[in-house]
Amino acid sequence: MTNHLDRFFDALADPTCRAVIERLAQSPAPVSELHAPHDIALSTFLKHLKVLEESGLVRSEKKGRVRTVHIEAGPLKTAEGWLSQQRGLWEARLDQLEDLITHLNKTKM
Amino acid sequence: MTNHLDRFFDALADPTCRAVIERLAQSPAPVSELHAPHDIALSTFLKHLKVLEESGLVRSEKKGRVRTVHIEAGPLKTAEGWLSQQRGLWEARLDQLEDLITHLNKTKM
DNA sequence: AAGACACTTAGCCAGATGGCTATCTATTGG
DNA sequence: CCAATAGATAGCCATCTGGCTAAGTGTCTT
Repeated sequence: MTNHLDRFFDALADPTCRAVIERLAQSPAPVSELHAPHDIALSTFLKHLKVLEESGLVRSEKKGRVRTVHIEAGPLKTAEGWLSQQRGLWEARLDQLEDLITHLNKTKM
Repeated sequence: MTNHLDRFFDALADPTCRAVIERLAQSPAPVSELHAPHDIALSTFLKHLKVLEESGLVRSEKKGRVRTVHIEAGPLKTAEGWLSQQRGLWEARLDQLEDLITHLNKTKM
């Protein structure tokens, strides 16, 4: 089982891909519009899009000669969930430590 | 400006690094203990650790011959925040669409 | 003082990644 | 039906990545 998180985070690590996600968070858009603000060849841009789509963060349909791309909220939630969980564990532990120290101080007095 | 998110997500994209984070969410640990469960050379493992540390997701101090590594909650929160924001925008938009459709249906009847 | 331990550094290699140009296919507007 | 548009595909590079072995440094433990 190749973890999905691998591909999610891998896609998100690329600034171009993140910019696409940010744009798509506003509304779906055709490939050419997504490409416009990026100063790279279309073919290069398509590779990024492919990575995004294969990661599942994004989906697209072609109608006529236009391919329209839209965000997929589920995977974003998955990635967010993982982060939240790790941070939660760590912060809970810090709180425990703090409590322990407070307790020790009280006892000492 | 090289975005910090680049390095956060890049680190998190590697399963080895994610496993380290998961371990460190429980408690800080020395390098050798972090390395133990991974079936790769120590030198290779150290490269991953370096990526993690340069990303800021993790910090470490050396005392005697042991280097102890611990998680840094702030960056995790940053990454989580970015994801949450994008997802929020997208979901808000879906809700608006839904409302619009509901409204149109009502009007039609 | 010697050996074990816990890293650390250097250097090699194969494959993945991100960029390019050039060429191709399929739709659509006039 | 022709030209322009929108995207797809192929192939070439340079660099980055993740793996290895081998050898080095500094710190215990006995």
